Amino acid sequence: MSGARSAADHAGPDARRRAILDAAARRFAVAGVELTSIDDIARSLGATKGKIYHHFGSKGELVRAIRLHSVQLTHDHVLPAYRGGGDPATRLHRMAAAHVEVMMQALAYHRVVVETMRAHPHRGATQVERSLAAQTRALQGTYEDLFRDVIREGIESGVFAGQNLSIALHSLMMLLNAPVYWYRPRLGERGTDRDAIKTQIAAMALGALRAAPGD
Amino acid sequence: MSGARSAADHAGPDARRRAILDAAARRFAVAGVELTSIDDIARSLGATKGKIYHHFGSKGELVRAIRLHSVQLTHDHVLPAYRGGGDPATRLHRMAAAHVEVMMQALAYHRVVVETMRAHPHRGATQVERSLAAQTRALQGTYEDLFRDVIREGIESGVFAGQNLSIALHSLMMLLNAPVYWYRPRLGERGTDRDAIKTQIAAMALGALRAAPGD
Amino acid sequence: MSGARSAADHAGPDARRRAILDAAARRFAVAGVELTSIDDIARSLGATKGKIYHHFGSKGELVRAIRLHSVQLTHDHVLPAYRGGGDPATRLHRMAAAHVEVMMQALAYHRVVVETMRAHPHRGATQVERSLAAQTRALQGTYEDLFRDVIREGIESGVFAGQNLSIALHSLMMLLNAPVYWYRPRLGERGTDRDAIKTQIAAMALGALRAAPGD
Amino acid sequence: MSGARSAADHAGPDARRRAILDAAARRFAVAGVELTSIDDIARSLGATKGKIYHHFGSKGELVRAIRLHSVQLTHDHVLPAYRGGGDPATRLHRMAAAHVEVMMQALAYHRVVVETMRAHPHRGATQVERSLAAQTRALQGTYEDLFRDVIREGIESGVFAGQNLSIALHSLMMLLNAPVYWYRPRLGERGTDRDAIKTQIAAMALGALRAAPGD
DNA sequence: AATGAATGAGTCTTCATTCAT
DNA sequence: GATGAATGAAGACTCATTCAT
Repeated sequence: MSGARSAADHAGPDARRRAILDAAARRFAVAGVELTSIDDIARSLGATKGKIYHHFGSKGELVRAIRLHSVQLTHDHVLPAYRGGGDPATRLHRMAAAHVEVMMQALAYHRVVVETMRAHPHRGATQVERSLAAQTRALQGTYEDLFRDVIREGIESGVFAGQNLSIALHSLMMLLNAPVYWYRPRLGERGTDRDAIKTQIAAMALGALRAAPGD
Repeated sequence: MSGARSAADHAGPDARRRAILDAAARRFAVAGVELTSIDDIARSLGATKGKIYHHFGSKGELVRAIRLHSVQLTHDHVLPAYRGGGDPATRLHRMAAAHVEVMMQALAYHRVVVETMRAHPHRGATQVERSLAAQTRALQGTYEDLFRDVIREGIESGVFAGQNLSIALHSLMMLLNAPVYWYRPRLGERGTDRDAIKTQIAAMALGALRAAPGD
Repeated sequence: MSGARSAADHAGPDARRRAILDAAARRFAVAGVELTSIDDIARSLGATKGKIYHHFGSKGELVRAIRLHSVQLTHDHVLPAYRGGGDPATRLHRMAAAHVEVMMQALAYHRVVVETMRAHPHRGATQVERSLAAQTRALQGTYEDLFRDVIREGIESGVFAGQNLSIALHSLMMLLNAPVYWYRPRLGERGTDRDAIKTQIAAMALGALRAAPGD
Repeated sequence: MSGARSAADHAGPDARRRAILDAAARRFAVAGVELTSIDDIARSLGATKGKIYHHFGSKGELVRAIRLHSVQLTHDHVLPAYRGGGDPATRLHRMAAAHVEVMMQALAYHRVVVETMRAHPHRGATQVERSLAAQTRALQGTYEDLFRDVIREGIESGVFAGQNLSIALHSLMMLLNAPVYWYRPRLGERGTDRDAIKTQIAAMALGALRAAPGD
């Protein structure tokens, strides 16, 4: 195992960083961030922790890089649906489906995100860590604004029920994130199962927004 | 500091256990389970570690007792709405509102639950810990069955859209749990804000179940 | 203190392990296993806990490694006398002398053995600990069989008195181990004192086996 | 179990002290002194530790009281054989047999003695503990002198081989203590087994002393 | 670029002991 | 006499991090 070199080792520093990030996300997702040691990650890479510290300054940096990557993936995957035309309901349906889809695609990364949603001591974070966190926060804001926009537009046009925008947004995001908590890909499956999941959840999302509080 | 005795100290061992559990839940909710040391909890009680270990065998036992308490609270609070009459939509609306309500009431306890949703190594758990976990699992199952029942009934009677029951249940629970992640009581507020939140989320829940996947 | 490196540090990992084992045996022998903390051992090495834990997984592993080493030393030192020819009395005399000799040579290791003769909870032992214990048990069995063989042969040939073999073996081992309890090398001495001790005890061992119970 | 009161509770403080001492010796013998907590002992008495601390000032006092009791028992049991007439060989045989006998009778107490043979930090001992230790040391000295006397007499009269008295005494005591390490009473047995053991070991003791070092 | 060794701060946990009742 | 509660010191162990090679 040690001595063997994976494809990533021949593909430059970026690919190496990415391989480390993948391994870390996987371990974090399985065992939890706190219970995963740098040694665990190194072992799952067939290497020692020196390798990891060569590319990432700290465990916190690893976590924050995973978070940023998760948000980037999600944003990039959903943006086309936002930009595509159509009425608010149609756009939101497409965005929701895309969100659910990417949740299932990069499950490990998103698991880390939901696990580390709280608990971010700014104190003690390095410069790099703060920078990553700031980028993540900014992009996360941008991302949520996509949904906020469409919801607002839908409310204004009467497609969605009049309601508190903040509560609606929070609830929607949680509904769309739900698969991160329970979805576990089966060995045989790939396409159909995921399609059914994303279709149903997108429909539920639409239904949730259409309902009036005083219903 | 020592020598001072709080009200709980005069009310028997159960009240003392409960006071410890409350303090632990509060600290865990604020800083995260892993980042909270037993000493932190003791300090917030104006006592020392020993007091806690006198009543709970381990940190894991504390966490599991909090989880069980959370599920019990929730179950007890929602059961009347399940038992009350009405068509499936009405009952589910009441159940959802009750669930959201109890989330906000015992916020700290539920925060611990969602944080520790994963990562429960059966290995290394003590007998007491396993017993608490088993009770929690059982009651959690019973609780979810309440919702499952009503959803199924609603689907059969045509009030809810035909859909995958499991996905619907998972999504619904996540939607109802959402406030645990973002709700933070403001000092002035109490009644109206919470009412608005639970009403809106309950409405969204209903809307989500009414929507057909092929919509 | 840090920065200084002893000879062992230049001689590879085995020598380093051995240096730690020596230090541990010495501390254990002086103060007792339970009263010796890992920090004590580290301090006597001019290092910190971490060094020890880098090479040994736990305190129990340290103890068991010392036990195994002790038995190996003893077995290796006595085996030639067993294999050498002669009548049972002669062989047993040589074996006894060799045993007493090695007791005094590696006093610290053997002290640990006699102290930890009992009290080995299998429960809670790590895999490595169990493996070390199993090896020790096996080698200890092999070792005692050397004596058992010679005693039996001696009884059969009439050189030794007819007696219960098990009691005889137990008693003999205890007699030969006795110096571990009371022997304490004096600074000036080396050769003659030890010779006298081993000669006298070997003679007593022979005498003990020759005596008939009904004498 | 709790609430029940044993016979000892009705028989005055001495009997109560003795019951505690018995329980402590038993627990210490089974699990080792360090691994036995005061709570363990209390539990085996069907009481709580308050009871123990009512009668003994500390755990160390408990251990030292057990040691003293062990030596007293042994001394009292062997003294008649010392005082009884006969040639040195006869007396020593009787003394040895008596010693082995009492070892098996009060096994738990003697186990504690051999376990705590070392490791007696004078520092930190209370007044009572030091007093108990001093009495034990004195009585132990007196006791060993009984054997020393007889051995010397035997050597002078030519019954025993000329040899180093100190080595002989040490070795003899160890030989006679051996059953403490390995003897474990079987449920059915009592008389015959023990008789065989004490007879054989006494014979071996005699044989050991008769043998000349230059043999 | 990567490794093995070492550090040291931080945590859980145990348990002898004290004390109010 | 005895109990339950609480204390606090001590110790094993983990693990992120640093560093020489």
